[in-house]
Amino acid sequence: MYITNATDFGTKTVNAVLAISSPQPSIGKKTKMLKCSDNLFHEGDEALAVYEVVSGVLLLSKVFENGRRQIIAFGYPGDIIGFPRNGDYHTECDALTPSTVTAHNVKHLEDSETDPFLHLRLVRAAMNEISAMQDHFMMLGGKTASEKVASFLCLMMQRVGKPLGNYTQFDFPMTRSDIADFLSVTLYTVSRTISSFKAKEIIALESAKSIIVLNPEALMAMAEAN
Amino acid sequence: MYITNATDFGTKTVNAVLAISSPQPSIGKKTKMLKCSDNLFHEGDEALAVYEVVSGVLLLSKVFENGRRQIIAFGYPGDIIGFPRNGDYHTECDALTPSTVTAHNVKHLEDSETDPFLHLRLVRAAMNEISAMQDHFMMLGGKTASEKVASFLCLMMQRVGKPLGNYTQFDFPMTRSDIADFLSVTLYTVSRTISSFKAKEIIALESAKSIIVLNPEALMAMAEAN
DNA sequence: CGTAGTTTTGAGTGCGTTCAAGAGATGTGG
DNA sequence: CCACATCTCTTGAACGCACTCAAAACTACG
Repeated sequence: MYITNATDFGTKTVNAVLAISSPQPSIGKKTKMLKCSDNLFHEGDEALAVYEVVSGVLLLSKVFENGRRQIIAFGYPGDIIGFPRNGDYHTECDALTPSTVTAHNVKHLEDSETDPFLHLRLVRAAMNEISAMQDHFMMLGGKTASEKVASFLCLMMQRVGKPLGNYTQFDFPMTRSDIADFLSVTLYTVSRTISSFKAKEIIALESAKSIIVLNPEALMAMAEAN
Repeated sequence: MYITNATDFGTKTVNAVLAISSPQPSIGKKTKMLKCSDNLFHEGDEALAVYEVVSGVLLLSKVFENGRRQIIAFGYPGDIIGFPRNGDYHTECDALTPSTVTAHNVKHLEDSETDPFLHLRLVRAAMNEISAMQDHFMMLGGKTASEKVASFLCLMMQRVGKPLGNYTQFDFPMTRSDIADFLSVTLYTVSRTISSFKAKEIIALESAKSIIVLNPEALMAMAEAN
């Protein structure tokens, strides 16, 4: 069961053998490895596969004619990405870090015969996707810049935060510009807001992309409406 | 195959018989009728059915603790609404006009055995929903108020516009406040922007909720990035 | 060590918000 | 059918937040 992907821009492709870290281990799954900033698919490409993120972080975006960019979502391990519309992908998808993804033939989205369990997983993933996007709306809509950035940091804290003494620490691969395009503010506003959180000792910065949350309650309060 | 809905606030329920206007005619489907401003389901309610809009217009929204409201989508005939998360609805759903909806048991979302064709339709509707929400992101993100309102009017024109001489005319049931909460601007800004379009003779108002598009090209140009 | 990219910070501007008031539409009861 | 109450829509004036432009500090990489 091999998938020939027409948009394989030199990304290395291997056959995974019972990867222990894979959320759904299976022999003979087609796995793709991407280097930093490699493209997985473009908007308008024929959708031959939906992808399950195994490792790394991917970025889903739409780009305007005038160059403006809206980031739709970040793909973390366990996420399913690349749901098609009328047989085509409707976003760009690029690797933010070196990443590994599993390709599932799109037929499993509609066909439950071949692999009922995979089909069910994909359908449930679609439901989760809808739900996650609705949450994203709450982050974009009717919020001040501070509330947006706080919401984003809360989200990251929940997803990838690790305990560090009494605090929570996490790294993230996206630039200020990526965060800005996700939240629909400018990168300047993101930078300023993070600086103000630091000044208020709500967070501390190990580096630009490594944060320690000193006061989670204050951060969640800043995020306000959830 | 009857569905008992725990959140039936006195809305009239009938058994539809081979409705010709129904996108997917079938005998014995459970149909619900809603009066203006009736609630179909609340956020957090157990999701027993997904609904197919047959007639009327519904409003899907999320409400913050502080009273702010984000409108997620408007449900027009043909739309499938009420996709669950973990078995619960994750938005409010209210009727903007007297409406009719068909209730499909949620089991059909995951189960393809009982009614493979319905299952397929629901899965495809979920894909469309994801796609539509991504378009909504484009409307919210990185746009000026004028671009947002123009985008909204373009969307309505495409969905429900009717030819009127050389122009296109359409009515819409939502208030300025609804449009505002959909686009994440204030109702004042919506009103001002519509007035400015009228002043530029891009549109004409038959009434507050009935618009004639005089210059579609200009309107689409205002909407800019698509 | 030099170059390119990212992040931070400052200063000034403008767009959308808030507050306020009036005009228009809709519905109800006398 | 009209008077009144309520809701929606429009418009004005002033404020403030986030944007734009600009420059400096920091980081990463060859």
